[in-house]
Amino acid sequence: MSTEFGKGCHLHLIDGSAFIFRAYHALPPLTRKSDGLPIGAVAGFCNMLQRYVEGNTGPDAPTHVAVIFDHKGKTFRNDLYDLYKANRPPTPEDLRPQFPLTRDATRAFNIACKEVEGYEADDIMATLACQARDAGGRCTIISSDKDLMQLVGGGVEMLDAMKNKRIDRDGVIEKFGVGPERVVDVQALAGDSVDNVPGAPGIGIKTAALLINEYGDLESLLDRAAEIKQPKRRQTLIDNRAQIEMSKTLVQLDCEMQLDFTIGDLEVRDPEPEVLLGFLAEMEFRTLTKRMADQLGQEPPVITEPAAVAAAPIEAVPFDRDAYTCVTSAEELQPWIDRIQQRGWVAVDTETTGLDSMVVDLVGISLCIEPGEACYIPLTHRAAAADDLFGSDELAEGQMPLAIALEMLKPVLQDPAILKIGQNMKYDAKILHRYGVDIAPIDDTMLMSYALHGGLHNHGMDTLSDRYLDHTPIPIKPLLGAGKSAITFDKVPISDAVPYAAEDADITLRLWQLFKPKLHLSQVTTVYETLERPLIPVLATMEMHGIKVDRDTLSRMSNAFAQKMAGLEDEIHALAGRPFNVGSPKQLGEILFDEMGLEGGKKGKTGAYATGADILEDLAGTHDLPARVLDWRQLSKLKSTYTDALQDHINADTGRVHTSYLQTGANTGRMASSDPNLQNIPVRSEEGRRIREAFIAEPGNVLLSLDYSQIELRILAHVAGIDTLKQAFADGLDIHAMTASEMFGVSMDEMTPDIRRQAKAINFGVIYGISGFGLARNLRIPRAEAQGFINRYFERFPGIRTYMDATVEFAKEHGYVQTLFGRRIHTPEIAAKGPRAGFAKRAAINAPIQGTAADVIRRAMIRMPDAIAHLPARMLLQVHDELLFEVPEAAVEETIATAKSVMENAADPAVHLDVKLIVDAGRGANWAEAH
DNA sequence: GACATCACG
DNA sequence: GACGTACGTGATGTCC
Repeated sequence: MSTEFGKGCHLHLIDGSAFIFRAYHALPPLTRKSDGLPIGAVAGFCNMLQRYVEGNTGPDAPTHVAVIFDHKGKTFRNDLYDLYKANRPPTPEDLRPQFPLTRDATRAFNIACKEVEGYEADDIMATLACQARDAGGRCTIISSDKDLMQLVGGGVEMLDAMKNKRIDRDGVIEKFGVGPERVVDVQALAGDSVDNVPGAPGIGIKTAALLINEYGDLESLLDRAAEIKQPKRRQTLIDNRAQIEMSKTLVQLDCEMQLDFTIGDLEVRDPEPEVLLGFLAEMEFRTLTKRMADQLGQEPPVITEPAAVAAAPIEAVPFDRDAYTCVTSAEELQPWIDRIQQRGWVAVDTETTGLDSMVVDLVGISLCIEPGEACYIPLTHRAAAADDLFGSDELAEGQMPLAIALEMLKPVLQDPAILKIGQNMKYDAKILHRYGVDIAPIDDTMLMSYALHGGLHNHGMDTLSDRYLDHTPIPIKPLLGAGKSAITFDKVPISDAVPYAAEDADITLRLWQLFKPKLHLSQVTTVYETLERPLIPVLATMEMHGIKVDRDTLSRMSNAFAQKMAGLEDEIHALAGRPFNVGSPKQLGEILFDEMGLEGGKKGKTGAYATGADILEDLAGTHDLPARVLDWRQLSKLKSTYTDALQDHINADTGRVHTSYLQTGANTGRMASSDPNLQNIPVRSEEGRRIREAFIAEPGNVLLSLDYSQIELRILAHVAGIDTLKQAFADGLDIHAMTASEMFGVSMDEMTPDIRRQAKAINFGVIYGISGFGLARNLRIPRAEAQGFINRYFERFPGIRTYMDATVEFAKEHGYVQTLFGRRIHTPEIAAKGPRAGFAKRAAINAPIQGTAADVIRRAMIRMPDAIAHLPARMLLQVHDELLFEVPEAAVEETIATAKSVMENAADPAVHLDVKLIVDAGRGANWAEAH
């Protein structure tokens, strides 16, 4: 949303850095109780914002507001004078981690938050103040920094928030002895010891004002310096002319910065109570949370008291498999429960009869409270049978009844004051849910590692234990066996199960102790707490709902495909002159290139002929056989992967298919779906799309598909700051046609589908880290021509080049890139030599775009359950930029409106995108119709 | 278990 | 100047 700024409007600019430093020095070094994160400055900052917001009433209230921060690192003034601000004391160590939190705080108050690399906050405020004045509006700069006084006048004033004193033209004259327009002249002469601006030695503000008033301005003074009567003063000005002129450029603020936003974007917005209170509670500001809740008329969220601080250092306790306890009775379990309640947290792991959490049975539970102290509670292990062929239905000796164990553990597992720690908690949560336990609150070491180490390695327990605990866990293979003779965990003897299961909980607890403090050191606490952890229950619910799949439809299709394939196979064999396995690329290659002598060489390290679709398509013009093979392959894929395999995934109890989402599946922040993968159900080909007819809604319901339109290109337009693209999206243009029009000089009316198609390929190529070769292959055009397209694209949209170069540079410097929401994707290969460098570069360019899009839909998914709680709608699937719902017909319209709004506003308030997100909706009795 | 292929965003 | 290249996934069948 953005409104025009003009007459009658009033812009407030808050000097964020001044707020931070004042807050930091005004308060004792407070730390967050739960983890020791320093938060004193953030607390003071929030208090100041709260008081500011509270006092914003009456005729003087702002219509627009922003908090302006200094961007970290050097500014253009350092290029002018390398000693600029060189004698500033270094930033205190405990203040550093608080800088990003003050940005978070600002956004939590729903106030615009701006900073620009290479510039100081003062320049941004100067530019905005000038813009506000030129537009005929008012501007109040909330700061007492004298460097800003040059801006006063013509509707611009300053406000010293501490003294609640307005500074107008008279105030400036009082301070500098000259009007605002001559302040820089005085500063250039007087210098500034704080900012290390040299000025003229021996001349202070008083003398400077005297001189400027006498000679009119600095230039005249310097030109006529010889006329000065006092000899010392005269000599100083003559000797130091260059230094004085340089000082003026240092203190002169830049009123003409190019900003990627307008004042209109800074419109005052009310805080969203949920977001603001959530942030304050996360910071554990008890008093402020309450005060703010009162002010907003909301119930304050509960901030749990953290339990006593963690125990022995991790290295101090060696792993000891013999030290683990087997809990066999209620009497033995009770002391563990007592200790968990004292401690306030526990690592939990469940053992089950398999991997399909919708089907398998609970076999046992392990717990760990302190490193090295873990227990396993066997519950449904089977007794070894005499013949040992089929096992026994009898429970093994030495186990407490499942019902009793659950009855005792349930209060602990559901206790809001006890944190349950797990590795891949979604799995355990789903299992426990089937036994009537809704586990919460939780932490998940797998997701912590994903937030910390995304891109470096996978996040399975074995990997993490090896890497971070220097300990190889007991392998499961020897216990279960492999292949046909594999057994399920309930058949494992309890004596073998105890060390294995208890060790998993032990490892999980140790990883948690290690990762928890690392989260905020790496500044990914927010990612973990707002993008990862809250998604667990959302995904668990979606997976448990599943989607209805009609077996008969699939079965009919399968038969039809089989028939067609048989026909094609005969044709292919006839064309080849002999029968062969059409499904074997090796045999096909030999037929095509050796026996039939078609053009096209060997490829790949294995020496086999490449027979991919692109190659066969090229050959299809010369011969019928490759064309038939392409048809056959398409059918074969559809039949084996979809119509056949999908049927095996229909749950016998629910009649639905329950996929499993792997939250840590993709390095970019995307999720992966497996068993079955429901993120790659065919849609591009007409025949393939019919598979989706088998995905249906329950009677009386419809499937609802909501998908983001061009989300990655929109994000690219935002992050690379491409005004033409932003405008095109704002105008609702066909973005590929617009690109074509810009690049090829074709007007939109003269657009042909082919030109548009080429532009579309380029747009996608850009997102992927374009190369001439890649584009040439994709468009099947000469490489030089493709390179020409790319060059023209970069000429037309120079910001894209800049973005790409800057991203790669960032990756080289930091070893990671990040999304707009702070997710870090590590790029360990970025320094590699040879072709691997190319891969790493393109991945680094793509990751922030793909990752930001992934973060956006995650935020939407996390908010969705509450948003649609009043509706009979259920969220079923996520396909990267699409959410699929099942909803009774009567509630369709309201569900569309609600869910669409959640999705379109998902970036707010954490990130304000310059480009609106648009969501398209479709509905139908099945997925083919809905999409 | 590696490889090739192909389904999706 | 040459290198090989679109980004991110999962499932299937062949072949060793």
